[in-house]
Amino acid sequence: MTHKIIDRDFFSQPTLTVARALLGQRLVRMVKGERLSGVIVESEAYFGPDDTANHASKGRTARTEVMFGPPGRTYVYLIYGMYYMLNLVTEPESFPAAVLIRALEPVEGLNSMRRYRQGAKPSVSLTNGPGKLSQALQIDKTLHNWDVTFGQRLWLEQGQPVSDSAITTGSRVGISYAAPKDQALPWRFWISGSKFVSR
DNA sequence: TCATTGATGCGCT
DNA sequence: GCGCATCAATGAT
Repeated sequence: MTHKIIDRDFFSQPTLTVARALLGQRLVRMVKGERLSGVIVESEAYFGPDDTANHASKGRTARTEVMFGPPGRTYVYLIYGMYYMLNLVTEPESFPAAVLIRALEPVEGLNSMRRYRQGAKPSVSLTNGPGKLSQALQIDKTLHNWDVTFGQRLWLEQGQPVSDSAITTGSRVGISYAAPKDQALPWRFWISGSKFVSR
């Protein structure tokens, strides 16, 4: 059974729409000929130059350049010297926005994920956080600015739609540096009751 | 609660 | 250029 690869039109929708719509979709990573995949269960939106939680709010730099580019590309960066964060760029060119993938329900390649996530035993802890899922799926700087609509190395496939009534919203995590009004925005989304969301 | 870890960006020479 | 504070997190304690 084949799944449709999610195309650029999907990422061209408004950022908050994309952040919601990503829940239930499958993130697929090909490593050494093996499919590693999981269903997205948690996301966060980072929207525009006025969102002080958005890295791009401080202006256009080498690091944030990709967010000013076309939708459907990855923004991957290193945080705390050891963890990679995977974001998917949204909105038309020159408007900086992206959605952070925060957690997956692992589906394919769990044994390999366990190997890449040295020390993680229960499968619930393989991908229940943005740093963890990057480790499990071997996502690093080499996948920065990658077009996920090609269907190679890293892409998304259509999964089961998740209705709005099955989605919970909340404030975003780890943005204490942002303005209070931005910290309070309900721009974090997760599938209600999923065991695989971050803690 | 705390140590880890290195790229990034800012403020200065 | 150079030094320094900061960080879309995690795991151990």
